[in-house]
Amino acid sequence: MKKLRPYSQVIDFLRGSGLRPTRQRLALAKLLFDGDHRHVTAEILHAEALEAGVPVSLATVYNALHQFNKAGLLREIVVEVGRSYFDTNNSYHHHIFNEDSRELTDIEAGQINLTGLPEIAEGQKVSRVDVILRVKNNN
Amino acid sequence: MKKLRPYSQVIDFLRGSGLRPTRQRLALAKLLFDGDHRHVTAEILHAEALEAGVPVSLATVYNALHQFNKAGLLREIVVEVGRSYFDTNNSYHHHIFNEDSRELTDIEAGQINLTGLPEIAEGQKVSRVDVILRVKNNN
DNA sequence: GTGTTTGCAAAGTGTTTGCAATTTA
DNA sequence: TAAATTGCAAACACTTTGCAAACAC
Repeated sequence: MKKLRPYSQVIDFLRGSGLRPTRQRLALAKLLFDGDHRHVTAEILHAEALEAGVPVSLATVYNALHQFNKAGLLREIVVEVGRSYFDTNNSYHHHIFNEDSRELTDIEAGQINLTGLPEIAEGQKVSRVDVILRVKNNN
Repeated sequence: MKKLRPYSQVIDFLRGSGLRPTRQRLALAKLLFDGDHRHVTAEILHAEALEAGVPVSLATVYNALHQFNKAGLLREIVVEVGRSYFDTNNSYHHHIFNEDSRELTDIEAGQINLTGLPEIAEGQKVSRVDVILRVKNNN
């Protein structure tokens, strides 16, 4: 999902998810996926897009993020009320959340050993397992 | 935390947490802690209080829930944007969250084996570890 | 051309706040 | 009586929606 440099690749990347490569989606995809994994909020991404000279409305950023999420290109993470984080690392992994700085950090899945999860009820399927290590600063 | 029947016990219970036993807090504490563990939202608790004939404002319900949370009488759980759950089970345990019904269910801590959590950075302390098993209904 | 996507502004949701009136100790 | 608590209404932060205009194919 990294190194999407040439625009043609970003276009194919979006097309592969059934999304029309519009100017806005192209710019947002580049910001999100062209480089290291990131944890962004809609507001942050919106600000970055404007800064990069791509006029996008906040509503469109939300639309795009949800479309990317639905397409499996990223993951929505909820750790506090009233704020969604979008994680461009869509492989299985977990998080540290600093409740003071409100910062999210990845924990590699392989590092954690998690067993003994209960059987889920008939007619249900596991959508995801999240481990969130919540930390605070010592005063 | 259960079977608080006599009001005198609820009063002591609140006093023990440094909270004045006001009519509203007494009623809310009874609804929350007198019986089985519960997962409630502020709105649900508010509705229940009104139904029980105790006129409380929603703002006061929020105040009380946060005070109870701060006092360690319950735990706030965030699993989706824009909605807080308050869990009257304040012992260490985890959750199943049904993304369709938006229902929370407890997983006993002893049932899960979780090791390999990373060291946290200098100057930080663990506030909590949450495991959330997200499930969906099959269609 | 047809269907999709955008952007704006407005509405929505759950939560928090300010402050005067009330209640508790 | 002094300090804490309540309730209202207004403010808040973030997100979603409706719909006409713009765009992709």
